[in-house]
Amino acid sequence: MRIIFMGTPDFAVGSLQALSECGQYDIVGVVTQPDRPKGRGNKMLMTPVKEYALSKGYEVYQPLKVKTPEFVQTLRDMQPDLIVVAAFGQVLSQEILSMPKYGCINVHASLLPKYRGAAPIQYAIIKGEAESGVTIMQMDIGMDTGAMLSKVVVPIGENTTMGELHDALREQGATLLLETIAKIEAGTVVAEPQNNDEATYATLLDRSMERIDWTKPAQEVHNLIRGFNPAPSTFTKLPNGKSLKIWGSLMTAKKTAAAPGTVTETSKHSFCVACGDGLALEITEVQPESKKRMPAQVFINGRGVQVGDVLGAVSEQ
RNA sequence: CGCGGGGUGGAGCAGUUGGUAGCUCGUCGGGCUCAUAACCCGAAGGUCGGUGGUUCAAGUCCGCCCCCCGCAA
Repeated sequence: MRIIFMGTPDFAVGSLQALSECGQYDIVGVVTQPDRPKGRGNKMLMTPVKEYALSKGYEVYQPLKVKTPEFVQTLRDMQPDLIVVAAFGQVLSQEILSMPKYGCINVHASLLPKYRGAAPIQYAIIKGEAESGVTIMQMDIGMDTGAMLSKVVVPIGENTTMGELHDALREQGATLLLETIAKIEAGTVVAEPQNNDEATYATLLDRSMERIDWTKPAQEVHNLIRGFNPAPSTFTKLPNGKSLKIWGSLMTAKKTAAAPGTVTETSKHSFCVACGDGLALEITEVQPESKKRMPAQVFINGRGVQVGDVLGAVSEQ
């Protein structure tokens, strides 16, 4: 079977790697987002998918838009039987969707129809879900609206982070992809339409979401912290106006009357911050500006914070 | 040449107008205690990222280099 793979971030590499290593398919092309200047110094960085594809010697294509007539022709010339899409970042046109014999399938990191869209992994945790998973669907013209071909469920623990869930879904999704393609080839796959009434959307993450709002309930703050770890990460403001990334937290049963954002106690291992619902959230790992991430206890050894400090205040600096 | 912040005993930090280095934690030894991650006493451990220079004297001033990080994209 001739397969074109389209994907961009590390999550997609899991699927591409599975296709590559199973050795049963002819990967005739890999399509990924164009290199963009990134990071300090604005150096050009290639996408994780490109990096992997190059290491395997695959043909890599990086169109600004896959929908242009020129690129559609390029795809057509590759004569794909199937196009596999995983976190690609571009929308396909009907022309492309109907090109391969088996159409286009998408590896999506949620249990559809919940969390359609760009950031399903983060949202599942931010919303406090007890489980998520991967759904593979037959793509149609809508945003993650295609009929579902297969699913795998992955539990989310109390303190599961986005990174942990991501890695689990990446592996499970890759396995599921191989199983699903096998069924497609065998003609035994069953397409189940999504119930649009149950659909929810994981919209693009907004920068402003990264700033912790201590007036929210402790559970919500905790979900945000773990849902954004390790990317894009959350932060709050120290009394001196500098920002402090919050990498880890734990729920506690400690009640407090202190104003939201107030440091209610510092202990040997961590410190606690008052949240909007009167519960104190224990902060276990942080990262000051210019520093590497460190356990909260280590942070306290140095400058740290003291009981009574108020975090998150909007300061002028 | 996008903006900016850092590199000081194992870790996190302080170090004033330049005069051979302090704090918290950890480590080791001892003590207290039914016990302890708690407390008390004591000890070990640093060529202050590298390099060149200014100076009687530099962690502290100047030049260059290496490494790390935040922001913006």
